[in-house]
Amino acid sequence: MPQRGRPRGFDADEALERALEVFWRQGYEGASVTDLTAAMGINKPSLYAAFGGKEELFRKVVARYAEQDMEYARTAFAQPTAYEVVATLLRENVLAVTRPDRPAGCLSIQGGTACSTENAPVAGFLAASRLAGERALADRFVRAVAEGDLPADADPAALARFVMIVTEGHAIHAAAGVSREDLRQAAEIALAGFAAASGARLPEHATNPA
Amino acid sequence: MPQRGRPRGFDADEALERALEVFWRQGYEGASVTDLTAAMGINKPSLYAAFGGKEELFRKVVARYAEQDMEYARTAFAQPTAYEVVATLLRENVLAVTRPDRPAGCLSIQGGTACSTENAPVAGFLAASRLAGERALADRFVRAVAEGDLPADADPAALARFVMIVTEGHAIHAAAGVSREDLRQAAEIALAGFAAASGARLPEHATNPA
DNA sequence: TCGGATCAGTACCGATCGGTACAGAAATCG
DNA sequence: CGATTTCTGTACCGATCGGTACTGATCCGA
Repeated sequence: MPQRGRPRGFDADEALERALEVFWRQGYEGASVTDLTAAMGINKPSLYAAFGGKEELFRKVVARYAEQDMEYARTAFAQPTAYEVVATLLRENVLAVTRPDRPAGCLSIQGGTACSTENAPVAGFLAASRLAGERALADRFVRAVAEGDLPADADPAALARFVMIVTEGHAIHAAAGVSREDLRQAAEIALAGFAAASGARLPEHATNPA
Repeated sequence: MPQRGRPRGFDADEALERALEVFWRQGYEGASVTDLTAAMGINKPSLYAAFGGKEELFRKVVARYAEQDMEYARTAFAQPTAYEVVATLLRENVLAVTRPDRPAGCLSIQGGTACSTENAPVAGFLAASRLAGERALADRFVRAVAEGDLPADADPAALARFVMIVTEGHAIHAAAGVSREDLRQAAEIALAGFAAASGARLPEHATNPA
């Protein structure tokens, strides 16, 4: 169905992708509208017309990131045991924060942790996004307890928090240039901690990395 | 010994302290010179005269933070065993990132992880500062291996990296408002992971938190 | 008491910020 | 083919950025 008026001269989906990478690499405050429009291949008025503005663009970008780049988390949640959920999550996280075709680290952290008072809503929004992921993981552990996969005295919230803490540290390290292999080793140590602390049932082939 | 010329009308040490908190709360890019001078109680030309400029001020502030707020790390390193080093480090880190009289989190992370290309040296400087701390911890573990406190096949660098990853995650969580008690639980899980992965000799009173 | 040294405060600098106005271009509809 | 709609590009907006010039204030030394 043809739409009236001049057609856009750019692919909004592709432009959003380029914007995502700028925010990921430079953070919300470090990315200027000039940086964004240069990467997106459009002019400022087009950014405003198509995406609403800098902050709205950022929120769209974070939604896209959650939907696409965090797909591995949903895959991990589907594993049959808590141990395998965490093993998959941590290992895939290490891959995700060190992709050669993506900025290093994690947008939901580098997007903004400390901001000016004007931009505090942006940092708050990212923190809420991370917390949502943590709650989803805690919920998965609640189910593991209900299924007898984790012992009754396991603390789903604390375990989920620990796993998220490790993924955040992965992102900080990756953004600082630490290699995938170095992070992989740390992930295995974290998995050992999860196993020890949670009383999780281990798969038969699980090994102690140390 | 009296100095010639008009005496400064402010305490440079106290002003540096105030600047430290602004950078810690808002990050290097989120903190404007106006924010800084307002908190320091001085005018712009005084900031330039006394501290050199925004970036020089930041570097001074980070040095001060490493010397004073990271004192607990040096205390932890002096513990007799690797296990106690890590136990002290993680527990004190939880206290440090949730102090009621300080911003939440850690300046060496919130100061800047992702920046504009102009400010990349600032993020690099912080990353180097964190890496220095990690190397110091790895060196302590090398000594633990040499003393027989850690087994010969323990990997000091990987273990140090894991511990630093956890402290970074602590800072991100704390900055997002997570409570000291919640972080304490996660720290104990991390400690369990360290114990499991490192083959460290445990103190007699060590307990499994789960 | 005056000169010299150093500091504080006000005004100002050029550059860039996030954002918008407006004219012209490119499309569809009747 | 003209009207309408939608988009692009250029120029521009007020505000704030990091930083400096300059004048007057406040000290010490001779």
